[in-house]
Amino acid sequence: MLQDPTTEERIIAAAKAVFLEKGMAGARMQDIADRAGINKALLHYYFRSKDKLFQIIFQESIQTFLPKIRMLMVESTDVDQFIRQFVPTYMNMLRMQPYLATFIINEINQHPAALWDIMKGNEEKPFPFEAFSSLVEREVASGAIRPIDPRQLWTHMMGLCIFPFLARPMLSMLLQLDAIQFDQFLDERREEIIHFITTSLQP
Amino acid sequence: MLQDPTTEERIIAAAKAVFLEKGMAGARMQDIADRAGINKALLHYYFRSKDKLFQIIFQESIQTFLPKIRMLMVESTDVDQFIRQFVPTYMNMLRMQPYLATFIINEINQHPAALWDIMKGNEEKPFPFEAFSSLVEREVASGAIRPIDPRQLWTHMMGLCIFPFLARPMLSMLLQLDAIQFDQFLDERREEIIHFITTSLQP
DNA sequence: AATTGATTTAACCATATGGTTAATAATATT
DNA sequence: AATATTATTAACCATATGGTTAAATCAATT
Repeated sequence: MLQDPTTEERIIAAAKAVFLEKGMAGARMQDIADRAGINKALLHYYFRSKDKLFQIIFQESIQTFLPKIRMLMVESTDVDQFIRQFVPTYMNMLRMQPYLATFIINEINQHPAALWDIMKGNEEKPFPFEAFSSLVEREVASGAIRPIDPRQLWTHMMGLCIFPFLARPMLSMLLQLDAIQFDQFLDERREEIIHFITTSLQP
Repeated sequence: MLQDPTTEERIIAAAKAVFLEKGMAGARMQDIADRAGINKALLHYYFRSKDKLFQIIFQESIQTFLPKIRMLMVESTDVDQFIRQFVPTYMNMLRMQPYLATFIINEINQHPAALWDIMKGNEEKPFPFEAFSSLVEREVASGAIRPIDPRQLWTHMMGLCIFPFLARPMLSMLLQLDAIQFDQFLDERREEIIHFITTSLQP
């Protein structure tokens, strides 16, 4: 079905794996080369430097989720619907790329400018928070939900969804969950979060 | 008032600053030495290796917050009280050491065994989750709060409190908050989280 | 003052790591 | 088939980095 991946594709895949797992500081070009089954020189032949390669992976990683959030923000017509779409979409994505959240957050912490570059690179606003914000404010005004700062609500949602992925090893130790149990914990968590948020928003 | 710090103390302080900010992989022994105002050789004279020094900082960091959680878990008599104590205690601590959460979570992700070592090193259970667990279950049974999995509730609390510190640069960019505004956001967040959780727990 | 032991430093060392070069193999072009 | 272009490699190079050594300085002890 799928073509054999080109060398460039193999490098990107390898780089993604290594960078996401180890971060910029911990990643080694030799590791990436090994994983791609090539020579280190060839790695530099395709991507001039570690930094260049990193930029690409970082950008791609952010593009994995920002567009989805953007779409939900722009297209949602009410808060309840937004939550019911956001939570499972987001958690399923993180489920498939468990290192994604940790990677992005860490690298933004180390080089805050990197995110800014991406944001301004795009033509349309990649993160139209105002859409979400006015949605919430409208429903607060109409009495559909209790008064709440949209920024706080947004942070609630992000935190509830992302945290278990960021802190997975810690949580699975503290709660004494093996891999299977933890996956089940995450499964149950989707509904629990939706219930948790919507309940708390009742006026 | 305070004695001049000893060389050893200066090293520990410097190491804490550098490790917390850059992580094990990103930290440089030379940086630590510079920050402590000493020679790199002296650094190794006091603490044999980077690894040894790291262990100490890591352990100390965990001891910053685990005992507090432990105390709250053991001493709390009802869920509402626990929440009202936990949230501000925890957030104030993170406020004073903004890199703490990121550091601990990252290093546990990179070397999960490290936490385990600390846990078994202690005599009494450093994290008596059962105390919290049975507290919640009791109140669920008595109808004081709605049915909820204690592990989920615990993860809610952690996530809501910690996430803004983990993702601070990202959030302050997305929400367009400068340093002062972000601090105020955190201030408001304490009450908001307590309200958010207690509301959602109403039966 | 002389001696001893702890503290501190300058100068090194070995290895890891990002990156380069020059030659070779493979592929496309004429 | 000959030639040019692209892809790939082995062998290097320069620097960064964790760590060591031997000498010097300082502080206590006799």
